[in-house]
Amino acid sequence: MPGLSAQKFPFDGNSLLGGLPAADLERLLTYARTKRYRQNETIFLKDAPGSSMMAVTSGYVRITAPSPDGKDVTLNVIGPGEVFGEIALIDGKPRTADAVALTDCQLLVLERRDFIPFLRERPDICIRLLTIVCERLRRTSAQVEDVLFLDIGGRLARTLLYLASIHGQRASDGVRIGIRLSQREIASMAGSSRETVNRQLQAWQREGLLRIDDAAIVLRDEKALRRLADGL
Amino acid sequence: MPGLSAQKFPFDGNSLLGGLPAADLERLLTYARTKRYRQNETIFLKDAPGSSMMAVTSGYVRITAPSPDGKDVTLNVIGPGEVFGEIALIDGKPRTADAVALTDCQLLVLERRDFIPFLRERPDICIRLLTIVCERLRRTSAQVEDVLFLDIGGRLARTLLYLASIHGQRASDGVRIGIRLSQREIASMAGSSRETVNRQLQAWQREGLLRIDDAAIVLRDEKALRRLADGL
DNA sequence: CCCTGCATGTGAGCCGCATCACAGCCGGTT
DNA sequence: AACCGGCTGTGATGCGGCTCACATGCAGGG
Repeated sequence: MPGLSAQKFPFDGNSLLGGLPAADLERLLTYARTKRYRQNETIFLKDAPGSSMMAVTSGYVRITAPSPDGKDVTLNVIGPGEVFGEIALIDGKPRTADAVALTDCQLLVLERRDFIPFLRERPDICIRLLTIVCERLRRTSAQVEDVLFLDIGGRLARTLLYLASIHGQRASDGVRIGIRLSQREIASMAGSSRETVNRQLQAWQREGLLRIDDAAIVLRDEKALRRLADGL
Repeated sequence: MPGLSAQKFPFDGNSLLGGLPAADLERLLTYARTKRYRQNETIFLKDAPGSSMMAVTSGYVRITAPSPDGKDVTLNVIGPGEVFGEIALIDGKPRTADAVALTDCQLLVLERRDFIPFLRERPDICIRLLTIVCERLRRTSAQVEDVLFLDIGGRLARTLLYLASIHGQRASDGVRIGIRLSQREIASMAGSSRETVNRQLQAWQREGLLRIDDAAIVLRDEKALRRLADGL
């Protein structure tokens, strides 16, 4: 399979496929298809049957939950080196959320029928997959707590810190959030409304906690934000 | 190990340990300790280091998340045949929630150092554990959606239907919820306040959707509750 | 038996935040 | 140009549900 070599993918030691012996990785890639999506293109929808897992090789994917009345909440943003859709791959049931390309992106698609046999003979990979799913579970549990215990201020602070932790770039006066997100999208991540997010951001800007710089947010006082994220 | 035989435990085909060849189960039980807890006794606390997983052989366990200001939310109720604490067993990190005995109960405790080697040589068990963790993840994701999309009416309806689905007993005029829970505990499951839950239950009783019968709830109109649980 | 504690039932008030409703801006289209 | 759709920024309004406050009833303990 020309062009698919282990070195070309951004899979580091923490990811499912990273740190694998090159031979194994090559073998897995033999089964994988690559697929490209344009910004805002739908990758899959909740409740659809699905038996594949995706690994992001470039770009970003938004995982969202649709609400009965048309709005939706962003549960996660998946970047290069990470996988998503692993639940349906493992248990073969319908997808639990929508996946939409946040930017143009390229994915590696692994099918259940190829992957499960691979798992059967490679318990170490299986255990690694277990730890990845556990990590997800930790994050999702934390989200339940966030929504129940924090006001939107706290949730927004968490969202910003999370975004900074995965896409932070050092700036002159703080950490700049690397991906371009509209306030509507940020609100959808924090589980709030666009207007409320806007007001909160403005207030924090006035207080000097952050700076809104041409549609990118620069966190200037991470300490204070962290306090807010912990419920004061 | 006297007294520990496979037949004595209520592990059916869906649970981790159910459906195992008796020889495997016997071997696992060789490593396991059994432990008893009294009602309201703490089994473990969030953030504590923990490397064991528990399987419930009798009684019920409440999994709760503590809030910064002393309240807490009940994330799950674990009954006979089910396991909990598997996250820390798998990844070795601190516990993600508190576990408290809801009733007197008896647990089987499996240690990481015993279980991981077992997993390494038994990929089928490993895959089964994967599906269990996935099931948890599905439920937890659904909880995030519930909290974000549903009002307390909807959440309470869901809580009642969930309780009925795991502990329902047919009654003359509907399904009776089998475990005794105070309204405060129900509120903690629905992520609401005791007062609000009380008012909602009263209203539904007036409308004939359910009946409160000596501290047990009988669902009389599941269809209507299901509609409410789906956001009307 | 009274007292203390905990569960239930209900009213009143208050506040966070979603919603509605605009206004100004920018970038792309025709 | 004029136009449209998306984004941002802000005020006004309304309501769900949390909190407080208090009454009642039941169980256990001295």
